[in-house]
Amino acid sequence: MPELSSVHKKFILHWGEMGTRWGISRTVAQIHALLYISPGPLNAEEITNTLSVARSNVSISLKELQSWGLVKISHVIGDRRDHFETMTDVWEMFRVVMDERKRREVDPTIAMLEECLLEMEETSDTDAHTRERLGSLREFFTTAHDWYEQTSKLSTASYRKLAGMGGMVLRALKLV
Amino acid sequence: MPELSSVHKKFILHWGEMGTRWGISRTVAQIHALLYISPGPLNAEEITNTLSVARSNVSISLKELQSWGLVKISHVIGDRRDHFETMTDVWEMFRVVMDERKRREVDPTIAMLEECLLEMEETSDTDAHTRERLGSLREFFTTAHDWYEQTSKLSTASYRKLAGMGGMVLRALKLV
DNA sequence: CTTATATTTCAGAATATTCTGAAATTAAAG
DNA sequence: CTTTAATTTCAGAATATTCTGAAATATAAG
Repeated sequence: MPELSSVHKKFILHWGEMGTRWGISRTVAQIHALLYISPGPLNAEEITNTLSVARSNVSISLKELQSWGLVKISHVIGDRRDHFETMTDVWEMFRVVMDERKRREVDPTIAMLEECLLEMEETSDTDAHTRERLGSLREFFTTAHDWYEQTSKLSTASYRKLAGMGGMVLRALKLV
Repeated sequence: MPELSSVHKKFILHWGEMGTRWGISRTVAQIHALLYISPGPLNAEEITNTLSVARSNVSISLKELQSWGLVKISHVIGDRRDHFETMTDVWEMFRVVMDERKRREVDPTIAMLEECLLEMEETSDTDAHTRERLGSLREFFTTAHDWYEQTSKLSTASYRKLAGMGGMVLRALKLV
């Protein structure tokens, strides 16, 4: 990736903006986009030059991407610098992001709801309305959680198959 | 909601924090949480007092929630003030958020990818690698889009049924 | 061990976002 | 039409986040 084409730029800038809308910093998302379209692993300096951001920003952002499981370090023979790459299978990429968001946000939310419901039991809280609302939310989250447990383990091939059958499955199950 | 119990507070604060992680302002998410557990519609002043934020902040946040389709204005006889309420069906709530995010983020991303691919065709770009990567992303997004079109229209009852059958469906389809 | 290269850390600057308070606007009641 | 209540707007303040640049640390080569 010595020089970015206009298409490369368009893609990287768009991905960066999307990141900010989902609570991910612009640079983190841009680096991810760059690695995704790069034909091979890149070192930190190449990323710095290509995106025109500070070296330190790249360092921290790469750590962030690694903590998400989206980026791995690789090495090139005869070069002691770290190189970085991301997966190319988009379904896998999506799954990794979902797993991490589940771990960081959904699981703690279920835990919070359970704490709330437990506290209401223990204090013999008479507020049936609140109990009902928090219970519904918990039911939704745990159902989604279970469903995700089942489907997230599918291979890319199975996912494609299932997605392609969409409507048919629903009709077969008499849900439509 | 004259006074918030400790459970109410815990829930509202947590929901507010989750909002910030998904690109939604804390106050917007907190108001949503408050309306969700409120036994009836609330007016702006009640929200202001309960959450201790500026009246103007409440006004703007309520507009934001309405733009998402999550909050509707309602009226109470003998009171000229606007009152606000949110849906109580969690699956419906989730669907509304997904619809809006699709419209705001997924659709523009698909459009961007198509523009990129078109531009590459038109300029006879020889970069097969980039073409392949952007193509994979588009395929993923359009498949997800189609799948969502099918399933998002399900009623709450059907969704429950489908979710409950999770593993069985997959086994029947020989995907596991 | 010394030197050169690579990487990380972190305080503060730059930027972006959210929130407030006062003023302006809108709309119902009298 | 006038008064009063309700709501919105918006400039600037407060806050939070992201980013930079310089210094510190780590690691490999010689």
